[in-house]
Amino acid sequence: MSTPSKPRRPDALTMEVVELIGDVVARFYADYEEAAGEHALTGPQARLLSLLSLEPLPMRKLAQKLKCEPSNVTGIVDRLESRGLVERRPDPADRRVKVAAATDEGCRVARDLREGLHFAREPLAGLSEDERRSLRDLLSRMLAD
Amino acid sequence: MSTPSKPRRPDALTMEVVELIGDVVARFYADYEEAAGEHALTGPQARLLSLLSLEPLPMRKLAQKLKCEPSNVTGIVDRLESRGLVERRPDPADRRVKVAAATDEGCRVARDLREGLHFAREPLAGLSEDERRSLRDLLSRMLAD
DNA sequence: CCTGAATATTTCAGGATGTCAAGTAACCGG
DNA sequence: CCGGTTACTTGACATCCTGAAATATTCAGG
Repeated sequence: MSTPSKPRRPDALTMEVVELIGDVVARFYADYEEAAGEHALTGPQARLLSLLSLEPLPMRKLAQKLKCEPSNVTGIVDRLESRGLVERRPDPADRRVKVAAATDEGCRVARDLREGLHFAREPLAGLSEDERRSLRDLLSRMLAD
Repeated sequence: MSTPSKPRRPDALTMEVVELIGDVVARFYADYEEAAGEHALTGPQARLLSLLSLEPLPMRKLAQKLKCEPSNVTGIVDRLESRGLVERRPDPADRRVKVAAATDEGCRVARDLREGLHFAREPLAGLSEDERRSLRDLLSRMLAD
């Protein structure tokens, strides 16, 4: 069989692409940390705040989205709350639940943060519209499993 | 001034691609952490070990590649060394320098780790060779600036 | 209604990562 | 030999993260 379903040893081209994706990931992460740092935020704080800038979420949901333990979320929200970027609200439907929500200030910082993300936006400008469409389709198919 | 140098609002397509790249980054990172965890390694430990599996490096160079302070590298190498995956060697040319090198065991673990990286390899298998080549070229151009 | 299991959050202990400042050892140019 | 620089380590401290235990609340059954 010329095309095995599970190639143990991937071909050179695949390895090259994996390598490139690794580089993109490193660049993206570094850029994200830097953008966060400009607002005196850590990476995890910035990620949590970005989530909350879309919609308020209970602590449990936050932990699921961030793929970490709920006890960890407590601390991160604590620090953001002490800076007035996030607040805890009671859930009227379930008094066990605390809903974390970004304050106005938090939303503003989250927006600045998004706009401060230069990587992926700048180099993308060097691609034609057709190429960007093509890249979008390829990435979409990679993520759709 | 009210008009910053680049208030450019990127188009919808570009934002979509940025979003997708963010998803890819999240998936890649999660996969990497998981693969590292299977060898009882943390992410930073796995990254450092991977670097050393290519070639031995002095502590200073490691800090540069990992984009962190040298004092931080000390601790990570300490933990890897205490597990026999890495060793410190003196540099005959400069006695201030300590060269960190992966042991045989360390190289073996690094190889296992590379092969345990399922993401980016599996979904890539769903792309044709032409598509993978196209993806490679697009990513290359993104990184080349 | 009461009781016990399950759920949401927090707290605590402990390890890992990261920064920064200070200390030690070694190099190097005069 | 001396003074400045470089490489690494150490120590103090903040953050992130997990896992176990504590608290409060919900919910299902009897």
